[in-house]
Amino acid sequence: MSERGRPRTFDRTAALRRAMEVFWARGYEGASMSELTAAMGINSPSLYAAFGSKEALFLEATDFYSHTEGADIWLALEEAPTARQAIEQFLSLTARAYAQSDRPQGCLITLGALHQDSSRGAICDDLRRRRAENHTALQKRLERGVAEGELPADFDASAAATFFATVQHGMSIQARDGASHNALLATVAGAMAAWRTLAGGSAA
Amino acid sequence: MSERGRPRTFDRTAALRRAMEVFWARGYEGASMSELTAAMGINSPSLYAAFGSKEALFLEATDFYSHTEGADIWLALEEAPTARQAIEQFLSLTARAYAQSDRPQGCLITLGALHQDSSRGAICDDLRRRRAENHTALQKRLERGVAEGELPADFDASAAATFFATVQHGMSIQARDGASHNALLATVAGAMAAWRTLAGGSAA
DNA sequence: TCTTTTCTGTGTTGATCGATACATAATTAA
DNA sequence: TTAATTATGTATCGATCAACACAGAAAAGA
Repeated sequence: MSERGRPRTFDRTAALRRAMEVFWARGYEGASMSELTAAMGINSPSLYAAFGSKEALFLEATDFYSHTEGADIWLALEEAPTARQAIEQFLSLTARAYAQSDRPQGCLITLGALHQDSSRGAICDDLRRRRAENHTALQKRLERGVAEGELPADFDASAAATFFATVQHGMSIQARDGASHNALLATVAGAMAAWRTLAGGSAA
Repeated sequence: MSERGRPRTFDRTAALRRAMEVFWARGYEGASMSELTAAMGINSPSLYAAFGSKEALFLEATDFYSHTEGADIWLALEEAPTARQAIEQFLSLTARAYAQSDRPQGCLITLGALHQDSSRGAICDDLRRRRAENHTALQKRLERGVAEGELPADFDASAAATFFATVQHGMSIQARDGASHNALLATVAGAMAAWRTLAGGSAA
């Protein structure tokens, strides 16, 4: 218990959540420190004392995002009984999450920092790493489907994971354009329409 | 011929192309005026005299992009003999264009300005309008397939257009993550795997 | 109580943002 | 030649950026 000194007067986790929402709506470079401090309800020295820098705050915010907003989607992927249901749940939950009107549309990991820059290299690299982890999770789940006999032995789990991950990325932009939940489900239906062909045998 | 006054010493179209490349790589807000003027080989007063403002320059650059980089993809969509070939060409040409190593990866229209802001409303709206036009072009081509008997009468051209447009959007992010041409073609194959199911009858 | 430690609010830092003022150069029209 | 017009280069504008100096306030340990 290192409770020496004057105690913090704000809730660090609540402030982090506010920061996450600002980054989510504006992106890394679009979120100014003044907007962040205003949303977090603190002054900038408090922010720097608690989080270090804008970059460190963003990295912590994306981690928080992964453990809160993104958790159920990836949990469903693991827990669904079949690979097909896993992908369908994964995409359906994505559609629901991306269209919620009480928060920014689309995904922070996908949209947070797309444009590389000498001063933003670490940010881009971190998000890219998280997206790569997502691809790996999809691939592993599909490979489990092969191992369990649900999918044929020559099923290309990596290519299929790439496809479904790309669909999810596209849904972020679709959601940013104001797509409704139903419109996103149309994309999910399209992606799942590929399942029969992909799972049927060797890829065309 | 209004050739009064001192003539311009730089090629306006060449400078516009350079500006397009900077916006393409950095996004609207990530492209600074100093980077733009450096790439265009002119000083900032010349830029403002020739293009008006950063915002006007961006709008002109995206229009230039549509008429150059994006032209062949949408031309192929119209000219392919069947709707299926049209979509396949559309996606395959997208895969080729997005992975070219001698220019920024992905699409300027898709990635140029995703985060709304009070000061960037016109930019976002313009790109959103262009993306909506793309969706319309896909839908029209699919509806032609219905009219020509290639696709069933109950084919949902709007939903299918949404799906294929979303896949293309996702490919922009995939390309930004460094995906190879072959990796993008895996996504194309996935999307085309949905064709048989979508074209087969009523959507599931 | 007194020292140490940590947090908070005010005010400000140098750098960079997008955008111009101004004087000069280069061209056409008269 | 002269006046009118437009482009160029230098040097900056006020605003905003991320980040911090500093003094006072609030807690713990002695």
